[in-house]
Amino acid sequence: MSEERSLNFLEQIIEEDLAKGANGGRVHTRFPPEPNGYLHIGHAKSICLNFGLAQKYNGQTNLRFDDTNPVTEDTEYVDSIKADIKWLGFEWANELYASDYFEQIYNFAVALIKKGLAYVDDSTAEEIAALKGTPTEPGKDSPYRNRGVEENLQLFEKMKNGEFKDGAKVLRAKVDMASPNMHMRDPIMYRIKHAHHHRTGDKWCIYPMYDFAHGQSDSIEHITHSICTLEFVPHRPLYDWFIEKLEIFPSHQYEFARLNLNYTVMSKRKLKQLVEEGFVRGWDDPRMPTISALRRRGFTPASIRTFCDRIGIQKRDNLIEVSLLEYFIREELNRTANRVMVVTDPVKLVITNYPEGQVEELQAENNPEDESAGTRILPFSNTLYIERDDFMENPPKKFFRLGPGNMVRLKYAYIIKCDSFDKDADGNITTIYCSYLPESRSGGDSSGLTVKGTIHWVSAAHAAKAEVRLYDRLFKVDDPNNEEGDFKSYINPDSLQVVENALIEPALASAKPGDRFQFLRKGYFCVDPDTTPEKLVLNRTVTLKDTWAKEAKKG
RNA sequence: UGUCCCAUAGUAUAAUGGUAGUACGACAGAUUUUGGUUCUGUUUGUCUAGGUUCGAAUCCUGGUGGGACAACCA
Repeated sequence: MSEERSLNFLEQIIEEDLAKGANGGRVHTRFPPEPNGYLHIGHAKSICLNFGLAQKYNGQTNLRFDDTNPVTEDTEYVDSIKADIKWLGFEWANELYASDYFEQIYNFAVALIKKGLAYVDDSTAEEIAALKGTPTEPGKDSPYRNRGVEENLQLFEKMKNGEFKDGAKVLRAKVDMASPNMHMRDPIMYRIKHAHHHRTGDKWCIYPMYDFAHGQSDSIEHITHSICTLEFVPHRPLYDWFIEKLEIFPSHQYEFARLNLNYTVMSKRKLKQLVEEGFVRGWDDPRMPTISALRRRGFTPASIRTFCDRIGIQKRDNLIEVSLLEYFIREELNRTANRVMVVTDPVKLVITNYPEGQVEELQAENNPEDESAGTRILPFSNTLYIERDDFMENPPKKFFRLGPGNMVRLKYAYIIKCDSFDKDADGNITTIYCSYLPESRSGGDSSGLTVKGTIHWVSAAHAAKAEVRLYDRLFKVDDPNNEEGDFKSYINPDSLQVVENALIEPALASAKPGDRFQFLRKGYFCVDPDTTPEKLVLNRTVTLKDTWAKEAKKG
């Protein structure tokens, strides 16, 4: 904890401000989501940043919904966003909405009209676009640009009163149609939308644009450090222009690079397509990068916070490897998750010299990393199931598991030796016959033998069943955003593999949704909310590191 | 043929004019009743050309490369 960490560029700015005595030593940030979709891990980076900065400097963070577009927004999203932020472990100082300020923002608009800095434009969207110019050519003034103040005031009032149809008129700032910055070419401040708003209902039929609401909302809340992502850099001059002309509290905007993770997509638009076109089962499908999906998959708030902390804050574009996220969840779950034995692809194993019908109750430690986790009872008998790939008929030299004549230890139990096996007509192994060494029992081994491999197992008569959902990366390629053509053509068709009837040891059968386990030698798993009293469902959060899989791949 | 932002190992991130370091990954080894964990070691980097300076990843200039900006979206 006392680890020496250098400051990121935002912390440096804040510390300079604090040293100067700016804002009376106050630090106030905000997290400003639009309630039109679910939060994803990119938002988590922003949440950890905004709330983390305030915590570090004894400040506060507002949660402010940027709800200026009634046609795309909904309270469903408001609720999920709040739940996700709380789950991540943060508390906001105030729950606010840009729509709380509609009256005040309207008055700001009137003030600008009176100063001759805003005008009502009757042009169509197409006409405005045509005069806008391009990044390399200046725009041209609208024919309505020089309307008188009185006329503008009256027209704007009529817009507000619902006297015009959607799209008939807009209110624009009078800045500079020749500016090299497109955002300064008389940006639209207000548009007409006869639409029901999730909070203000039908009170308004004109709504401010993001550019005329966001900065002013920050200013109204006296936000000291308004932190957003890089794509808003060119908006900053406009943000500052409005604050200057309105003579209101000067919030300052600072921009950082958004998070990109490999093997996934992060834009709300693309995630929405995956949901709506059925490529995943919903916003919280554990293959999605949304917060709700990561939660369902079994990631912990701490692992996500640590990840966000360690990826750093910078202004350069980045594509972070998921293996880093996986490292942090493994690191936590290795310390905290109880071990259990589960066989997902079973093959029968009979111990021929173990008495038929005899059952031994073995002691198994729950977590070798945490003695306080205690032990549990594990039933052992002469008929077991082991993992199909723990046996090879013709094993290569480095294979430490079971094969004809080979010995392995059954975890927590005995050393066994493979004597023979049966195959069906297709050549699949159906039963493996072994003999055990009675003196090799775990905890009291006097056999003097050491074996290279230890495998997991379940007792056939005692095993229960569960559905196990194995997840892999959603995309086949590193960076689906930078591939030719439709990003959806790079979806990994094997990203979900459902094992309907995995065999689980009895102790796992009573697990409850949200419980996390390590399946010995397999990975970390979390009980899914689809679980019913009749059916246990588990999601694989992440595999264990598997050096054998790597070795096997080498051939 | 505009404006703005950015450039350090495979990835990410430090070094704030003075020894280029850390994490993840990869590779090799030790330990191990999880081919897990843990431990040890190895590998790989300042985009480029000039300039300033005793000294440049850092400051300046030019180039190169990447990104953003032309929704009545945010």
